[in-house]
Amino acid sequence: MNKMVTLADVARAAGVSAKTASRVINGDPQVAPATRARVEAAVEALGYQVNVLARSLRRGHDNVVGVIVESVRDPFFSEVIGELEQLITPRGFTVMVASNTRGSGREREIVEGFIQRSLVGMIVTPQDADYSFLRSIRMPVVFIDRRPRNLDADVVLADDRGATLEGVNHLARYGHRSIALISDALDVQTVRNRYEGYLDAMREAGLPVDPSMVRIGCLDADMAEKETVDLLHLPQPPTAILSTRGETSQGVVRALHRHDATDVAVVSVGDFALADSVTPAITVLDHSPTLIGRYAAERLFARLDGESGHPITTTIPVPLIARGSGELPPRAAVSG
Amino acid sequence: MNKMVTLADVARAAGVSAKTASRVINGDPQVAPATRARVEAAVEALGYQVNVLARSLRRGHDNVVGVIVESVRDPFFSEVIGELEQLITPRGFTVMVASNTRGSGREREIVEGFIQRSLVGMIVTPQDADYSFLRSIRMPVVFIDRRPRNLDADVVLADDRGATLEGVNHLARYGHRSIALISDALDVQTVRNRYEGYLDAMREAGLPVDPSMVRIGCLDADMAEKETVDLLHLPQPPTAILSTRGETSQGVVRALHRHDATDVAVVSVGDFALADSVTPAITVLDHSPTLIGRYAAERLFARLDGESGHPITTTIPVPLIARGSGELPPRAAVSG
DNA sequence: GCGCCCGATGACATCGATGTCAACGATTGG
DNA sequence: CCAATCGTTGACATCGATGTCATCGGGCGC
Repeated sequence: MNKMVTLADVARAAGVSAKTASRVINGDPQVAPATRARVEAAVEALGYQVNVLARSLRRGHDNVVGVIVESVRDPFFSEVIGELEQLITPRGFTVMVASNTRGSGREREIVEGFIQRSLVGMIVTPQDADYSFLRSIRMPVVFIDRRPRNLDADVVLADDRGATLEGVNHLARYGHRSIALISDALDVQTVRNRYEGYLDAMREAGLPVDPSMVRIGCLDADMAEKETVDLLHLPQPPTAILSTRGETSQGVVRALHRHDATDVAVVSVGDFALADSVTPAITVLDHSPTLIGRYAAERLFARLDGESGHPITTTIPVPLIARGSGELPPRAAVSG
Repeated sequence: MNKMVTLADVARAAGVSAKTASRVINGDPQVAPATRARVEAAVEALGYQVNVLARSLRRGHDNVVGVIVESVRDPFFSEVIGELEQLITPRGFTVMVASNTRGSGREREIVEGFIQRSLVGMIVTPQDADYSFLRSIRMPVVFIDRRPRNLDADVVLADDRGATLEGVNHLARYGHRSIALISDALDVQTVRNRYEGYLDAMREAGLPVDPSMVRIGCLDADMAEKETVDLLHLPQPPTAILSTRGETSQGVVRALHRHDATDVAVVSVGDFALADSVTPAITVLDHSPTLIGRYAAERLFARLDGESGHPITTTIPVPLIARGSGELPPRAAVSG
């Protein structure tokens, strides 16, 4: 019954042209006070609401920022989104989200879907897709967490290799020689870098890399839990575990608690809820989602404000926060 | 340089009218195979991308579902969003999110902003705003977690009062008489209901409600932690704590661990990460975000598919999951 | 052989807001 | 007293895709 009220309706009610009504809506100062008041009264009376679609079509762009993450459910990414939203909203933009689930194969489809919406900009967590199709795009796009394949663009990254490197060093410093790795699947670049950091650090520390100690492919907490249990059942279990993601670390912690093996040292790349409340509290390499969001927004705004130079890579620090679990002595030392 | 390629460009390149090109894009069967092929070739050659804004303007609605939650960062809500996205995307809709931060006063503004975008539907976590302005809206709106003020609409709720009621009963069954409440602020209806459940259950169990045991207004984990510490320092500390939200429960747990008071029984309304891994594991009343998301999507789809009856309230169950912390005997019994 | 119907296609209007440009009355400077 | 200027305002075209309706050629039934 209440058909959409258009600007033309408002104009008619106020006895002016649509253009003038438009001026009032947009706060154009070039309108006589009396006219303005009449239009405003009409807007109020009719309950007029702008049609953003029409406006955006005319303007050529929609005041929306697209955010593509691996999974909205992952607390890491939901924190990124939260930070982005907090910074983006005050600029008058809305956030559109999409999860690019691992291996869905819909990566390009999702990105193109966003492009078709004439967004003002995008923040993307790339997976393995070929991004060369974005070569000549005009819309600013900032990549986070990983580099896009075949595209030179703004990226905000953590020092992944350095993180695991420091993790191993830290554990080695406390006497550990048998350090297991619980890792995500290697098809993600970030994961590969962390894996390399682990290998390099082990080599540099002169520690042997036992293949049975390296558990690749733990996609979630449950899989990490299973692998950890498996590690504990080895004839020679590891004395320390380095987990490369907050989510997998939760699985590791759960396994250790259920099997009374909390004397195994743990270092997690990525903080997570209650990491500081379990016993012992978990030592983490703080791969901060907040910082990633903040810097990504900064890059995006710079481009929106007209910055035009070469693509920039922002690398965020990954400080180690010692809480106890990473400073445990090796088990053998305890029993010996 | 690469100006936007329009349907007219494609049509020109294929030697047909814009309308025919449009038909091909939309899979209209009324197109001769040869013509279709020519148009598809032109689309490919020019790298044409539909302009969704124009399409949506013409169609009168945009294939986007708006989701408004209290905070994207809250794992509870990010799980809701994740579930919604998973169900909504296969229908060809995209998700637009907004956080309606407590007390921001921007509630109506956010909702109206979404309305102006001609969305196909909305899922809203209402706060205290007066929602009567949505009386005559045509777009389907489903409210979650709380009822909107002054509006009769589809709502998906948990049995909040029943949850805390059961929580208190559970603790009382294990012998607790001094049960503290760590609660969010009472300006949220959900919270009020949980508060009432606590009061009613205490009364029914014949337990006195000591005002110093009731801590209202814990907005986040930190505040809950502080209040918990304060409770522990009372001359007569509680032997059990009922926390009304996953997030506040994390603060409670942290406080108990830091103050070696893990013999205080805990029941949390709302599950949270690692609740099952701390020692003792936390007994929860599983206020499931996944279910809320699922039922909300179901409601929305029903309305989109033309269902037109009276507003429906869906109440989801809040089962108790005993994990240990809620089954501890009262401290006094231990020491006495 | 004539008229009807159907598949295929296009011309044109339309969705609602806004950019462009011109018009108009009033004021001001010379 | 005329022209230049300024503040207001509106007519019209436009953004890009699509709904409506008409057209056109040909196959088919009688």
